[in-house]
Amino acid sequence: MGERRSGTRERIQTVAVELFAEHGYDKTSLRQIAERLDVTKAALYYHFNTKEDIVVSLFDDLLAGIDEIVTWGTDQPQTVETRQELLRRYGRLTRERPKNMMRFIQESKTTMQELAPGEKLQCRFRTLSAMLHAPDASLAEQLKSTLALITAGASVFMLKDADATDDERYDAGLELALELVSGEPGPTPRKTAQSTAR
Amino acid sequence: MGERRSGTRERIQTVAVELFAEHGYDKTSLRQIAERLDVTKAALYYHFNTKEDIVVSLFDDLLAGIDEIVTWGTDQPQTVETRQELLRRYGRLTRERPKNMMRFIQESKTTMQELAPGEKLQCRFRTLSAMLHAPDASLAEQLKSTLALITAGASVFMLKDADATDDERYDAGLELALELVSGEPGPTPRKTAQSTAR
DNA sequence: GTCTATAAGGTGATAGAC
DNA sequence: GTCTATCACCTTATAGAC
Repeated sequence: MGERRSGTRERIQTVAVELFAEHGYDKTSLRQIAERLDVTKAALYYHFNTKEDIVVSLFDDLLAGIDEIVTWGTDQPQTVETRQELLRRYGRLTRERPKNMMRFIQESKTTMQELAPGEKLQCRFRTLSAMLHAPDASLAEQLKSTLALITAGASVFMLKDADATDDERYDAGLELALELVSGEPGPTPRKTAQSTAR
Repeated sequence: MGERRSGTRERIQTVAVELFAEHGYDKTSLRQIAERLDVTKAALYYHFNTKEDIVVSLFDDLLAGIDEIVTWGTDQPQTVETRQELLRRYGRLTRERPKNMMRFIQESKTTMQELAPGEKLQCRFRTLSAMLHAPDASLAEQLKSTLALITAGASVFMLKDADATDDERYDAGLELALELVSGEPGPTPRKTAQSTAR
């Protein structure tokens, strides 16, 4: 909406998400961001009031996209098809973002928890995850939903040492995600885990 | 191995892993650790030479346990049963550690990557993951292996908002993990994800 | 929009007394 | 084993010139 400046703001966001994903939010200083952009720290403060504002701007973007998906899903019948479509839309959403955005989010949960919109994001993840199973679902099904969401959004870098293109990684993740919410009983593992309590 | 001091070293480790899991490694200062133990920062330096040494001591402990599992698995036939037993042993290993240890590791990958033994740990994870599928496995199977490992070790806090005991969470995770490496074709999702390349 | 200069504060770490 | 006191360093953030 109306971004016709020199584009420095966007360049800051791009560089920031790269560094955040690589070194984490805390270990990335404004000095590093500024240096990579070949400007001074002070210049960053013209575009963002605080360091936190940078990461917030990144989250807000994703947040809006997820909200849209949740809103769509709320009006749909609670079927396997709806759930699979939710995963497809979520996968597409993550794929449209800068490549390291999801990696940053997935691998920096502790950082996110302490940021206001990060908490909001995690809340949406829970909402979305809950939409992938029945309200009275078993623990196993709840777990499958959570894994499906992670897989749909993060398979690209979960398979990063595999010999494949990003598209192939993405497709493999989405396919597994769809399978996880398909509600099939699975191979019914023959009496496996008895509670090895401690 | 001969830990008959006042136990302060162990108390430091316990408190540290709690704080690291909650706020992340970087955002946890030695001051915070010292305050919760009711000692001064300087006292910590008697037990650990650096802040990094604290986290390293935690990693090393896990590392030894994983090495043991890998060694065992190397001598076994590459069957589904072996893979399931690998997951059971890995699950048991994570369960024996302080409760927040796996959460810390899972949610602070970026921190780990920059620490020497953290990198070693991630290397073992890759090794273990590779032992859960055939050398020529498809992308889908590789992804299932990775997810199985994550599920076996982290289901307890992935389901933390579910209404269940930790034992139940753990069992659900292990069961799903076993299922993921059982090699069944799954519900063969009817032509789902076509490459939505960008 | 970007700069220089600087403030204010927290950090990991060390020296040396007890 | 733990303390007080202190160090050098780096951080986020601001003020004001250009």
